[in-house]
Amino acid sequence: MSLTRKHYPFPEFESRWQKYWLESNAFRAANPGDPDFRPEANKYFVLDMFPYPSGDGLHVGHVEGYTATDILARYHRLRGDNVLHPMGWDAFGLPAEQYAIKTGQHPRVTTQRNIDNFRTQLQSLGFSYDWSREISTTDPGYFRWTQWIFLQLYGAWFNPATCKAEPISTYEGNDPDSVRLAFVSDKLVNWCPELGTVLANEEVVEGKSEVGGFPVVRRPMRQWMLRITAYTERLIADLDGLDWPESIKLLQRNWIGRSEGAEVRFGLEGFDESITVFTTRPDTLFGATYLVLAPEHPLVETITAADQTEAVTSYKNSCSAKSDMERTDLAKEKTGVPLGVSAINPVNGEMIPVWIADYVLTGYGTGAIMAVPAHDERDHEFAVTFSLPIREVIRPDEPRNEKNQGCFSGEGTAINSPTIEGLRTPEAKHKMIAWLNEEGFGKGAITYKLRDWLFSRQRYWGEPFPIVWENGSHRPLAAEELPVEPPEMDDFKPTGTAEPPLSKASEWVSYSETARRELNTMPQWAGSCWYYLRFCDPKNNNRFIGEEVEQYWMGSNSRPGGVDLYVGGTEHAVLHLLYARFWHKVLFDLGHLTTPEPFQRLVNQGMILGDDGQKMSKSRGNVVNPDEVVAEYGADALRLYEMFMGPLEHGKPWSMTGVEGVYRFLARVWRMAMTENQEGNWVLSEDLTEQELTNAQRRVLHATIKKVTQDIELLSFNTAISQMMIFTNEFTNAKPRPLDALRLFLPLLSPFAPHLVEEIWSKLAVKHEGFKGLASQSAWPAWNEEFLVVNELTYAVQINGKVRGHLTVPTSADHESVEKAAFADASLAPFLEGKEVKKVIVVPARLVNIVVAV
RNA sequence: GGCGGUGUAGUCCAACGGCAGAGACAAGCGACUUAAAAUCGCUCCAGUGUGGGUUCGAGUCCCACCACCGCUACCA
Repeated sequence: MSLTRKHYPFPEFESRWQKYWLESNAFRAANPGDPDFRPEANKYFVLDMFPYPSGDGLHVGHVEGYTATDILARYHRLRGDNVLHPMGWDAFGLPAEQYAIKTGQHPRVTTQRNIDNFRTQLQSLGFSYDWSREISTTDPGYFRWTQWIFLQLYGAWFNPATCKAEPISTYEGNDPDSVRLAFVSDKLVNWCPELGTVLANEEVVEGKSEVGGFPVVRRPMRQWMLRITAYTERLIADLDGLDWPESIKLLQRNWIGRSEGAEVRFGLEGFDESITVFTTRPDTLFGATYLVLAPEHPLVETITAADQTEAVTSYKNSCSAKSDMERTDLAKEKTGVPLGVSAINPVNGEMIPVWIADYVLTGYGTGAIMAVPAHDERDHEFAVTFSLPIREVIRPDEPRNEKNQGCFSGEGTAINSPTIEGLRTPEAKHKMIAWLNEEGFGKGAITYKLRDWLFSRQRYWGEPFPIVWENGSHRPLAAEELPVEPPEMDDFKPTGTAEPPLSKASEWVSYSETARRELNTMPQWAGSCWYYLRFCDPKNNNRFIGEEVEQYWMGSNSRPGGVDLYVGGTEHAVLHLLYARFWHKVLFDLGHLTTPEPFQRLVNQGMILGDDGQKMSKSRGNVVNPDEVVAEYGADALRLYEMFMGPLEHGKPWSMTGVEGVYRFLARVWRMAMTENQEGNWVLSEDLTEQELTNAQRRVLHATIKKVTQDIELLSFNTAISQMMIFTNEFTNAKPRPLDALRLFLPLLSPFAPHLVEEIWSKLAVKHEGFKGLASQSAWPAWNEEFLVVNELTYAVQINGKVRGHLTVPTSADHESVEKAAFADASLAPFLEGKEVKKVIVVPARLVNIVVAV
């Protein structure tokens, strides 16, 4: 639609108010110790997932989440709370560096430009951030503390006795480097040749890099790791106390992937060594007909029979040459090679063959399994491929049918298993584990899918490690030496080898005559692991966060989480949220924080789709640019539309005509207060007067206050807006219009459409009482239940669940009189004639249901 | 394949287990206007993806299936 004339003059006032709010520090949050700090006020910390400032600029998806939190922030301010609502930039990372390499510009330059663009865009939407707290992860004053936190991890270990992190000084063993929470490992890592860097498991999607989609291969490299696996139990257990969507909790639990089972030791014929396998089904031990090792299993070298060496070596080579992607592609067909050696099943002394196969993963469990082809689908497939024996040891509860034919992996009753014959699966497991313990062949065990966090990258645009190497060993820099800034470099391209680009800055590399700096940098996740803490105290040069400030903003009477509300997309459900929880717990254990969890309440906004119902993408050409919507309809209309589209958590398609709808609503609100004079100027409406509201008006007004208040708390913005539309429909045509209605209504609308309300508020203030100061600093109104009461209620009268009539009774009528009135209703007589009444149900204020015999 | 979410008028979406409709979009009619736009008013439209079950009563709870979306993928 092209607008010859705007329905209300938003271009004239939106940017004016944005400027005014900014210059008057209208949304500044006071810290304890500040002169204007109000100790009696409740704190409310409402946080957005800060954006990666990409060159594409702000997306309508950002606007959705940011509007939701802005509504909450503004609402809580009107309720008198001390609201912390900050914004910053997650600005280190691969895309900036790749763009820099492509264009030949330094990433600092492009990053700064993108940040400036994002800030302008956010400010043009009227978000009430406290901009004095703006932070960027690339700022040395910020990453100094990211490095400091790394030193905390480096200087700590997880004490299994206390089940928490402690300073490494409390460790009494002789190899502290083997227990640090930040440690060096030479294990297999995900190496992406195209990006020239290693990646965390979480950054590898279907065998390809999450960024760019390039193939990833596994190779051994010396890397920094963080011991997140020490926290698996607490990361699972502490989810219980959080107000997070169950689906996100489940995602995290599944990602951590706790499995209870047993480790079982199989002896090897002709060797002193034995093979330990992990199984979740020790009750199927009698059904194990072969063992499988991961191709990379260290025992393979030792135990392979001479006549199999060639086949085994060639199989191993073919596996390591395959990228993860190829391994996944070939998943349909099982491959493997026998080692020519037999293992001894401890339960019955049976000799079973040992194989290697790439369907067994080296990083999970013990890297070895006992195969029970009758009761595991993968083992079954493998056994069929290689004609290995299949022996049933579980009888399903239901007879065999199409569904559980071939391979039954459920629970049932143990058969063909002398020591546990006839036992149900849970008891059978239990008894088998007890037996393994007694005989020394194994024990109960728990494993997790979660691996330690690969924490180093071969990139330029990231935080350098505060570590130097001397005589082949690492040592930390002193806290006073931070920040370690990356060197100025013109050529920061990947070297094409495993050598990081920082190796090219030879001066920077040499720390002293004998010491070299660590050349890797931290992954992008590092900066976002703790930014919510820095927002509390962004300029503190002595600590990553001041103690008193931390206790105030992150403290929470008896709840585990500090941040009151955290809103962002589901894409961070496992990675960012798990990493941040981990760091938080370490800092908590070390006494730096007061709560064990960072985020008390989490809400994931749904994805906004294009108007074709598809995901927005440049190639589909269905991307909506927020700047264009703001230009045409204004910031308030964009904000309101995104909140009106549907429930915050749901995905929903964009509709430009829908924007027009809310835009027209805002114009109606404008015209409640303003009218156009003959010269075509907007002036205050003469219809506004000081007068009592009618009962009906008062009822609508208070119903609106109630509904909007409750819906904001529930984040049900779409229904809150619909109630405000009802209010507007009621009052637009009222002549004269009572000013009291606007006094109470405008604050309700102000979190949603702050510019419009601020403008009307200031216009009204010129002539009328009760519109002092800024609308965004006024007070949230309260509703009065008394005004909601009506004199009469209409009941639906049902006979056997079918509506047969209606009944109007005084509100004060009790059950009995309602029931009586229903039977007195002549129009129901035909339905009741000669029938026996069996039951009468009266639902207060709703209906009467008369149940009669048929 | 596994897990999670969602299916309600032409469309987006509302409905503590209680009369399927709050709001909006689109469509149509009317008022205003020389006319149009804008504005205002009115009207139209579904029995809730399918099949069972629980209940006095089911869009809502339970079971099975179907469709779409998201996440995940040999984790023993």
